[in-house]
Amino acid sequence: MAKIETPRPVRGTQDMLGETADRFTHVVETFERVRRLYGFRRVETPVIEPTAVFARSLGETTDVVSKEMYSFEDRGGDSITLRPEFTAGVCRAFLTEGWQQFAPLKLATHGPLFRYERPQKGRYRQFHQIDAEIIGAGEPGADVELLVFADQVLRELGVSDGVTLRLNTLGDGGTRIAWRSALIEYFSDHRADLSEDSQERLEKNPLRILDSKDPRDRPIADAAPDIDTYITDEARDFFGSVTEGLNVAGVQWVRDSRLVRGLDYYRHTAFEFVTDRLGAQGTVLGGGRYDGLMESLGGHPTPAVGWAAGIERLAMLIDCPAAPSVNAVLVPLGEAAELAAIGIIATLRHAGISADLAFKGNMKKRMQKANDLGARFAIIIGDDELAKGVASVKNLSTGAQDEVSLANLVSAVV
RNA sequence: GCGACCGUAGCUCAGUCGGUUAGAGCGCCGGUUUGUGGUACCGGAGGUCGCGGGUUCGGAUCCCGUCGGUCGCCCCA
Repeated sequence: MAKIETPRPVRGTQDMLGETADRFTHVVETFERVRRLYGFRRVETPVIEPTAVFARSLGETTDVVSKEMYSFEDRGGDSITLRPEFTAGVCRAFLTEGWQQFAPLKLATHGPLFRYERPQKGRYRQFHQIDAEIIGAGEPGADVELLVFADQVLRELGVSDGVTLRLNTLGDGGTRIAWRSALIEYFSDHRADLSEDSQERLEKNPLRILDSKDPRDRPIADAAPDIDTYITDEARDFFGSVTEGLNVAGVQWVRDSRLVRGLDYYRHTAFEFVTDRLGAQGTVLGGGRYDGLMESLGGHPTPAVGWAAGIERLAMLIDCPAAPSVNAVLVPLGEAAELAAIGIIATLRHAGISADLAFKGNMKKRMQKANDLGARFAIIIGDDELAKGVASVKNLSTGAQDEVSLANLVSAVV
């Protein structure tokens, strides 16, 4: 008989167990806790969307749309795409579910996203993000609220020390157009001195030359026209209000006038929380204002701001969370005790006490199991204990052991 | 799409100027101790050396190809 080959996991996906999974969970639980503090409502949207949701909103020419989407035709012939980001899907839901009636809306979500890319450190084909959006609020206070929230999430995760908030404004629509054409003109004059990559960027995405890593581009990019020259008074005031709010809230930030975001829909505030501890993937959390996005999905003009952060990247930065443990592990000895243990463990769990059962091997094995599970107490039940209606409760950190009547068991192992 | 490095036990890795039967630590199973974990000691199981071809008396080791992984470029969380 031919040997059956075990199928391999899909490239760029991960299976998590133990510390990796604990880290991941800790990030999600911290996010969930903090978003409640800020009154962000949990929202769930589909992992799959019509391809048009992303093709229209992200900008047809961005790499994400042109070559990184997981798209397929379903049995009905419709083009479906696994979401490569949250924002577009959340906006689609805002429009199709009539959530305008709840605006302004503070929303939070998290889950898997998919991008067809070469995997490397902190980059996966299936990756996960936490995400926050404020939809229907055009005031700079919304940007502040969102950024203070982001700052507290990072703070509570204990990663804020090595992480810097870099902040910029892309101005309003008019600003962006004027600045963009000034940049194109400037870079075209220096075309011959630019790297090959940046000469290509000049055609497709000139703003991206600003944050090029190529040393040949740096002097040219650093001397490029500044957005501040083209920014309208309104946009400047808007940015001023945002930074003022951050200062009052005690959020540290630095201006980075070279920071641009990859996706076309950003206006006004753009920001990234950046670290140098993740190799080539420095951005830990990024986002900005996307006032034009709703219209590109056929909705009324609706101002909105949002951010997203890679859970895997955060999980790599945080200190190792404490290993999970249980209050008590039952160690039954003999058939009668094993049956009785089923009832006892049910009572403990109903009382809110985490408990597990060591059901295999001799007593040594079972005690070992209790130890491996990180139990605070081992509850030993043999024929002697059963006859007396008690259990031997051993404190596994001190080694002390006492007989406790079954009726008092719950309070003995809290 | 491009480039570099790496594939040896369940895991982390040693072994490679080509040469008996491929090793260690951890983990797993059993024992010292048939009602007592964490530390210790003894024993055991577990390997197509990623796969295919080539050179050679002889390949885990050298060469070519291929698949997989990692990191970087592009792009991006």
